[in-house]
Amino acid sequence: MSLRHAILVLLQDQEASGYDLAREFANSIGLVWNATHQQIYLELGKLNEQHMVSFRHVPQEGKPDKKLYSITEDGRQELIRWLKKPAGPARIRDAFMVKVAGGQLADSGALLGELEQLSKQRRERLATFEALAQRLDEQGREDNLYSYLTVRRGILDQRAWLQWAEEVRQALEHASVGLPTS
Amino acid sequence: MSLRHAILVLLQDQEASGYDLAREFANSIGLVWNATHQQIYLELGKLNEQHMVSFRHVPQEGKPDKKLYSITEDGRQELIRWLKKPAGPARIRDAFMVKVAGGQLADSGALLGELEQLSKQRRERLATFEALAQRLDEQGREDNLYSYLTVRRGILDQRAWLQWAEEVRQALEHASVGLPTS
DNA sequence: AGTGCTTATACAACGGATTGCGCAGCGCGC
DNA sequence: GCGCGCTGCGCAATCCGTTGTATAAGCACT
Repeated sequence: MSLRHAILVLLQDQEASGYDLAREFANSIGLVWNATHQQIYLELGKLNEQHMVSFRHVPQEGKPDKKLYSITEDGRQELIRWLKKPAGPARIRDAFMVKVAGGQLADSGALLGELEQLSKQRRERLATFEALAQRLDEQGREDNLYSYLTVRRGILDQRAWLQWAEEVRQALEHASVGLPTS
Repeated sequence: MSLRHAILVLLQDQEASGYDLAREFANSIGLVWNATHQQIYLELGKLNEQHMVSFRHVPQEGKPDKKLYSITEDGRQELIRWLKKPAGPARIRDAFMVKVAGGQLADSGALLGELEQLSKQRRERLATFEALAQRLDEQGREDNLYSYLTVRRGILDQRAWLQWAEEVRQALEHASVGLPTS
C-alpha cells in the first residue's frame, strides 16, 4: 500500500485539495501510480485520522468550498521511514499488450486501429512531458532534480512505446496484406 | 477483469498447470500483467466452473501430481469476444518511481544502491529477452509474430529503463558529491 | 431551456488482489 | 540430520480498487 506515500510526496511540495491531487494523478504522477478521486478522498480521510496530514477549509465563490491538505510532521516521518525500506516490484496491468500476445485470434485491422489511437495519446503525453522538461531545465535543473528525473522517465517511456508501436504497425500491415481488415 | 484473458491467451498455445502459468507470469507475461499463484489457482477454478478451461490429472513421480489445463471452445469464444472490445488504459504501480519523485527526503546513497540492484535485474531480463527474440527470429519471425512483438516490447522497455537509470545515476552521483552517502 | 463540462466532496457495494497460512515430497548442500 | 529451495496445490481474511450514485454551483454552448 503506497497510494498514501504518493500523496505524501505530492503534499511535500505544496498544500493541495483532493481535487488538485486527482488532477496530478491523472497527469504527471499517473504515469507511475494511478488513482481515482474516490480512492484519493478516502485515503486523505484516513491520513487525516492518523494525523499525517491536516487541512483547512477554504470557502470559495462560484465554486464549492474546498479543503486544502498539507503534510504534518508525522506524515513527513512516515514518508522518510517508507523511503528507507526497499520498494516492491512494479506492478502493471496492460490489457492492450495481452491482446497483442493473443493476436492470432484477433482481427489485425481492429488491433491496428487501437494501436493508432493509443499512439496518439502517447504522442500527446510525450509533447507535454517534453515541454515540462524544458521548463524545468530553464529554471535550473538542479533545483528541481527529482521532478526533472521523473519527467525524463516519462519521456523515455513514451518514446520506447512509440518506437515499438511503429514496429507493430509495419509487421501487422505486412501480415494483413490481402486479408479482410474489418 | 482480465487476468482470465491473460490465462486464456497462455493456454491457447499449450496446456499448462497452475504452476507453469505462475512461472510464465513471473517472466514473460509478467512484464505486462502480473499475478501470484493464489490468484491464478483461484481463477483457474472459476474458469473451470464456467467451462472455459478443462483439465486432466497427471500423476508424477518424485513430484506432486499436477493438473494440466487446456482451453475449451467456450474459452476460445470468450477470448475472441474480449479481443474485440477496446482495452482499458494500462495501469501501473511503480513504488520505486514514487521514491524518486520524493527524493528530496531520501538518502541518495540508498537510492543509488536500489537503482543498481534494479538495473541488474533489468539487464538480466534484457539478455533473456534478446536471446528469445533471436531464437524466434531464426525459427521464422512470421510464424511467431505475436510472440515476437511481445518480446520486442520487453526489450525496448528494458533498454529505455536502463537508459533512464544511467541518467539518474549520473545526476545523483553529481548531487551527492561531498554529502554523506549513508 | 436543456445538455454537458469543470470544480469539489463523499458514500456504498462489489469484486479483485494481497498477505498469511497450510500441506506434501524430493533433491541438494553443509 | 537439518535447513533450504523447488515443484505443486489450495483456503481464508483482509485490504485495495473500481463502479455507481449523490449533491451542488457556475459556465458555455445550442
